[in-house]
Amino acid sequence: MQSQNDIRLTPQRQVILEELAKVKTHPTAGEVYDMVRKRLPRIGLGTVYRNLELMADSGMILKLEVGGSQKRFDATTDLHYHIRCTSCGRVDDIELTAMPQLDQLASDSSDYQILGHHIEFSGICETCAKTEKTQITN
Amino acid sequence: MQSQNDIRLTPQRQVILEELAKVKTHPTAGEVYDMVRKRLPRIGLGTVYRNLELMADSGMILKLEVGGSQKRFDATTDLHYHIRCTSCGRVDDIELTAMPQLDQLASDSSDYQILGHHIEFSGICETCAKTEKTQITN
DNA sequence: ATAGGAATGATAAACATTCTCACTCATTAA
DNA sequence: TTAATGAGTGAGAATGTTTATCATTCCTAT
Repeated sequence: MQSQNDIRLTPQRQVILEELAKVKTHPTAGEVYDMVRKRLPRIGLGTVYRNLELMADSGMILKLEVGGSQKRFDATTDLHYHIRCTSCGRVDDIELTAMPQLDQLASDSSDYQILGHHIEFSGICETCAKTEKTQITN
Repeated sequence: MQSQNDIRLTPQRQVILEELAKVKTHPTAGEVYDMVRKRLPRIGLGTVYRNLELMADSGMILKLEVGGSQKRFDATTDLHYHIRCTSCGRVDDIELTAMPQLDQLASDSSDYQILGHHIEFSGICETCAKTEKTQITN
């Protein structure tokens, strides 16, 4: 985990960054790969994984370790919270005032050296709510 | 996701439940498998996965979809929060008053149908803190 | 221009999890 | 008690995601 933004901005990295910044969703590495491949058809999946990881370590982007089987990435790095649809897995931002003071509380009651926190809500997104109504009647 | 506790308590399920209740850690499916196998050497890994999932769905246990690559399981089902060591992946409970009212706030500001929330702190556990000191000097 | 290191793309490997399916076990109805 | 039925299991295959390997290519600084 490096803390300086000292990584070289290769064409691949630049495109990954640009594509990630374009969307307000929180794409998985595979989804980023698909987005990037439209501009760089010969890029390797490994390059996408490697660079997303690298950029997250250097603080340029945020790696969301949310529930579900895949990690997701976010171009917005300031403290904010998320909600995940338990049905389709999509992740959205949630409008909720950040509570950085939680870290202090945690620090007081734990032997861990606190690095941060994340609040993840779970629920059913609008799309799935509609779909599920149909499914239940099947 | 079924809400009734109507699953049959087979020997396998009973042992899984007992072993899970024994520990205060939050073992992964593989760790539960190792624990259970000492008492039921012929149990299959699939059976452990299947039943952990089933018991989580029926509300008997809690499935923790925390960061990291593996799901973890918890015999304590009431609302409480966790802290995960980013170095070794271990997960501990954290003493912090539950905030069920967050669900209402989230509900007000989101189109999702809220099911719940989880707060996950990240940090370095005591053990790793000591080890890292050594590692850094290497 | 050239050496040396960093980055890439292709592929293999690793890892966690889910699926499949034949077989076994429990339960119920005859 | 036995036969039928369905649920549960164990073994292994399959899947999906992520990481590792490695030869090649690209930068960068002499």
